[in-house]
Amino acid sequence: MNDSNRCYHHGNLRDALILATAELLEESGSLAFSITDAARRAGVSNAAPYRHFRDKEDLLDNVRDLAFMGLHEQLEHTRQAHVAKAGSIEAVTAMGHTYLAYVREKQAFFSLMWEDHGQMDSLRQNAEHKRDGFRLFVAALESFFACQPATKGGLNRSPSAVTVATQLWAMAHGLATLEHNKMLDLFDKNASADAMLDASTRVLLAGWTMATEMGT
Amino acid sequence: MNDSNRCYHHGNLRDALILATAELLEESGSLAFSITDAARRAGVSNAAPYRHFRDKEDLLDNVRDLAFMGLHEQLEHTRQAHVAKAGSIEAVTAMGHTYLAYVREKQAFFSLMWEDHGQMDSLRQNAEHKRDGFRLFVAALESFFACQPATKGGLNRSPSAVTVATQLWAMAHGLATLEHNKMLDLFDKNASADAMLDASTRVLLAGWTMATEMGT
DNA sequence: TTTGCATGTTAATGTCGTTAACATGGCCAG
DNA sequence: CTGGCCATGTTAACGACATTAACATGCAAA
Repeated sequence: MNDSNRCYHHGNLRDALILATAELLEESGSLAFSITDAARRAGVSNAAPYRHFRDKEDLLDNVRDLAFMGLHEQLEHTRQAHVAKAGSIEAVTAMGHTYLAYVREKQAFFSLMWEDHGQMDSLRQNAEHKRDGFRLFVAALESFFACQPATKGGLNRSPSAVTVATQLWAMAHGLATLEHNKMLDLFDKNASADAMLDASTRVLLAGWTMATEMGT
Repeated sequence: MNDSNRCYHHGNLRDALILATAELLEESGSLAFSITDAARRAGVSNAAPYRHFRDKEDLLDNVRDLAFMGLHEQLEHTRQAHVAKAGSIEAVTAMGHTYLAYVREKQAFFSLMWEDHGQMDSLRQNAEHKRDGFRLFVAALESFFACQPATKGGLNRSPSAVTVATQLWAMAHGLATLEHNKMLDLFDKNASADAMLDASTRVLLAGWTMATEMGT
């Protein structure tokens, strides 16, 4: 009843539809897809999806969850790969590079994650998974700040890890967006999102720790 | 033939459709719109738009142009408002704040500008207008660097204005995106995109001029 | 075994993008 | 002035799709 799946009842149609949709999005490279196509790919009729999803947006919400979970997974890999040098600048920049790599590899996911969800109903649905990826950024920054030597100024006046994590996430996302829209090389043919992320991250971190030291 | 417009021939349907679409987008706050609606609002039949636009995407491309032109206009206002203190940090941060204000006021335009354009045909179409807004960012940074006192290190080793402008644009866009998706206050209820933009811009500019001085 | 409920199927409806065939009327050639 | 050309609009029709209703199937519990 759980593994064989060629009879009248599919067995695991819900997941199959989510997967099929994810594949369709990635293959077409855009958000254009039809429930009909997803159903066809899953081997069922066009009305079957409505037994598992309220409507198209509901299905897309679940694919979006998948996208955010995939991002979280990649970030978690990166985090674990840097436990040895947790707190180093490299451990921080690596998270940003992972973000860039992920949205480069999963372009349709990138569009889906930040697309205009018609209504904001889905926000609560996806919030948990969005938070998860973000949390790893924050953790990386907390480690970094914790490992900074408590220099002259008081470290308690440093900006919160959340603040800096938000800024780095924003920078990574912004660079990814510019690259995705082929706007990165409008004025500089050699512009590289990774190089800019690396440079700006170092400046931001250096700037913040310095501001802490100088009390500004 | 040019100003009266209530007979069989509309007189200026093309612009009317672009405007009608822009209104529909802003009113619904999302990208969901139908050519039928736009035509109805312009007072013509559903097939009339096809005399002026190849298809729906073509019409959207023109609205996108409008959106980017609007952004450019706002940035130009800001630039002119700061000619007196061109080169100051305020003149730079003001550009970022203008970006944030614009996408806050025109949420549907924001979605439209960065939406996943099905095919990339439109890229060349919109590239010019995208470049225009960007150019003002670059100009602000060029002024800033030009006004920095040529301190110890060689100013010629400073990052190009294009590079820093790109990073600031990315930061502004990233923060706008997080705010748009209500993710800014996931971990910090008092988080403010403007405050973060202001802080990070100062750090980035200070960091770059300092890096120049120290030769790193 | 029987029956209920989850899960699928087919058929039908309405919206919409798009095209084809036809209509109108401003403008230019005579 | 006048007749016809061509840009611009209109109506009608087609096909793709989202969505729903009515019906079918088969696993699982009684």
